[in-house]
Amino acid sequence: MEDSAHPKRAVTVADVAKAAKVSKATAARVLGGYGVVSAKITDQVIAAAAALEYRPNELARSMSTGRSGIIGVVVGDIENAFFSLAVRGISDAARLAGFNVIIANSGEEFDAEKSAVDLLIGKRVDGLIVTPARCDSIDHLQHVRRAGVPLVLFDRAIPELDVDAVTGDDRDAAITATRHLIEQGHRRLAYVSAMDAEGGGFTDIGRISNSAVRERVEGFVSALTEAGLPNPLHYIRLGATDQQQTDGVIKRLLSDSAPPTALLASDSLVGLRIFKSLQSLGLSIPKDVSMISFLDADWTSVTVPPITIVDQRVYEMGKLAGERLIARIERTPLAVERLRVSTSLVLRGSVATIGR
Amino acid sequence: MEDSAHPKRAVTVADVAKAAKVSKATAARVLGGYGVVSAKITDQVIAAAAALEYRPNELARSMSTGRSGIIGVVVGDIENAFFSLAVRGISDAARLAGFNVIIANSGEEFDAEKSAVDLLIGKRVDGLIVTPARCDSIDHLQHVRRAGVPLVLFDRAIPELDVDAVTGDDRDAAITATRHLIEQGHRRLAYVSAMDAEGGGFTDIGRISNSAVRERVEGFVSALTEAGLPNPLHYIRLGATDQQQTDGVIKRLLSDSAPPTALLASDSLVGLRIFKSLQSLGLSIPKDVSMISFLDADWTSVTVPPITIVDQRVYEMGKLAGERLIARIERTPLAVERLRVSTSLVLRGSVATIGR
DNA sequence: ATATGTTGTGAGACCGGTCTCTTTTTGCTG
DNA sequence: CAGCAAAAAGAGACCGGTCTCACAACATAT
Repeated sequence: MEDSAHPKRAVTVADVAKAAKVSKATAARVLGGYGVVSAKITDQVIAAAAALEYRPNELARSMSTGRSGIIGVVVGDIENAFFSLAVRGISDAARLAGFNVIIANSGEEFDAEKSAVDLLIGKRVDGLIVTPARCDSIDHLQHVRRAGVPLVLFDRAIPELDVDAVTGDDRDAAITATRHLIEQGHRRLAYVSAMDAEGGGFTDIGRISNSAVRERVEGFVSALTEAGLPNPLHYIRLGATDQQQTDGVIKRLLSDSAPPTALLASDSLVGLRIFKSLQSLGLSIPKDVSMISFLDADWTSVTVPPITIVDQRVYEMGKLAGERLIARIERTPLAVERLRVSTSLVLRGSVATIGR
Repeated sequence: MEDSAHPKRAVTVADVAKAAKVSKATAARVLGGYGVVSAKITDQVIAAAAALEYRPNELARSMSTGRSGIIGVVVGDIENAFFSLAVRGISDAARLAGFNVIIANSGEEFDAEKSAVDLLIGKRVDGLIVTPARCDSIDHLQHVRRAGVPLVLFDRAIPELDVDAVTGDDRDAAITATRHLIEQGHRRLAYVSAMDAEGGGFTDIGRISNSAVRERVEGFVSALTEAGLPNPLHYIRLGATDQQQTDGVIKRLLSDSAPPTALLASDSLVGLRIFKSLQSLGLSIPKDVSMISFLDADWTSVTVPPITIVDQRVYEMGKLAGERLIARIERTPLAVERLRVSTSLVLRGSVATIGR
């Protein structure tokens, strides 16, 4: 009862010092684990601290040491399996090195990302991992660098920024997936992404502000071109942001005079939406339409048929990003790099062989 | 280049004050947005701050105000869709109230949970949301309360603790699901959970240390009892912690002399594993075995047949927990409560009607 | 004109740690 | 037992904000 009445000012080193009958400095040395203190006094202080239930104020500690022991992570959407797995990888790497993680959600919105970054800098995080929502606006990230806070980009690279980035091998992954479809006899291939369509239609690959998506599209196009297929841009669609939008995109795609026979989904959320769209249209996979999705998400292995996917090894990506950031924080001398985590195509049952 | 050479000590209020030719106190008033300052001086200070790219040190701010503006969340496993959705709800509630969220993973391990709680308290979070891994060890949580930090339990309640808890209506949910199975003619029903089996076998409901699971089991048993079915504990299985364990559990369950005809999965991860087990055993749902899972996870709606589930409305649970915690932080006078978020049974295709 | 109040600004204590510098104690050697 | 170095303990500045209090300047009341 008297808990709430008595807000009970937290126990400080000074309190412990008094109880142990030593100076504040000595108590601090014991409690902070630095300097030299005799065994006898150490015991006294520890006993006093235990009796008083002393808990160090990390805030104060961070303030004088200048290190907070936490790394900030700004992701697009924790609810997305891609990011939650990545966060797990980052957390594991962080914990191993004695760091903690503070997570902020940008919802893939630039302004939210910006204020999240500002806030984390304000909290004096020791380092920052960011999934930039747009690769064309880099002021806030440049600011991070000027503030002297180590930064690692995740999933998307920004070459102009001269900073480490951990990504998948998106271009190659898309090429591999696309080639596979072509080898199976497909000639009309569509690529579907959730990127916001600027002005409604697809205009120019170079203008896709998300580098991961851009590189996948480039890979897709290059594989089509290499196979001598005409009009590689014709079936590229953006804007599959929710189920309704996706339904529309898919319906329009398939009512083309020459509809695509295979779909490549830019991520597992889009993949799931496409799957549901096809289901609601009464189409069968792979008989009516083939598909490949990115990410080995839960749902992809329990559908009928199970979905052929590009395995992105997101956990490793996250772990690598975490490790890289920590190396930076610890001032390990390293060249700025783009680290690519290789992917692999996992063949399951969603691609039909046709035309043979 | 000179970025890294010049670690560039951060700009402080004192720097801004000097540049604006005012006292530190005045600059602080402008920058901190408190007290009264004339318009003219305000402009001067703001201009100086902008020129110097001043960023407040939130650490220092927190130290003097005693409020950090962050709430700590300790979850079992962010990778689990249940928790990532909950975190989203919590984050949204927090952001709305101007708080930020710091997340720690316990991996459902008690020691990890304990140290995470300690750490967050050390970071002087303004409040804490915890998913207690065990409802029988409460020392560390009692410590939170003694430290005067508001606490809200999530998903699991601990009556002895006299603290707010936001949970599902687990007992009712289990009853509803079980009754549904009974109504469809099932007489031998199994309940499968991922809880660690203490000593291998299932002994006593009261000893299940996770209150959510315990209440679900209680509901399950009570529905069976109410229907006059014999031996309600006979098909309760714990320990479905990974795919291999689950395969074993399911295989043993179905090779019983009188095997169950329906399975109730304690959460969506177990549900998925059960689904895969059944698949690998070549059994068809619902013809050979019926099943119901908790949580409207992605995978449950795209299987054949889609899975009948208990919809837990986790986002709402998270949001509610966040709001409740914030109310506590802001000292809103409220009675300690257990808030139950109601669930509903979503009928899909994984339950067969038999014996009629 | 003097008393009273209001408003804006400055000086400096404070939060709870760390850490440098000084002083005291201890132990060893000649 | 003096002499000295090394080890242990203490005193107090500092980190970068907030915030209380003192004071100055000016407006209003008497």
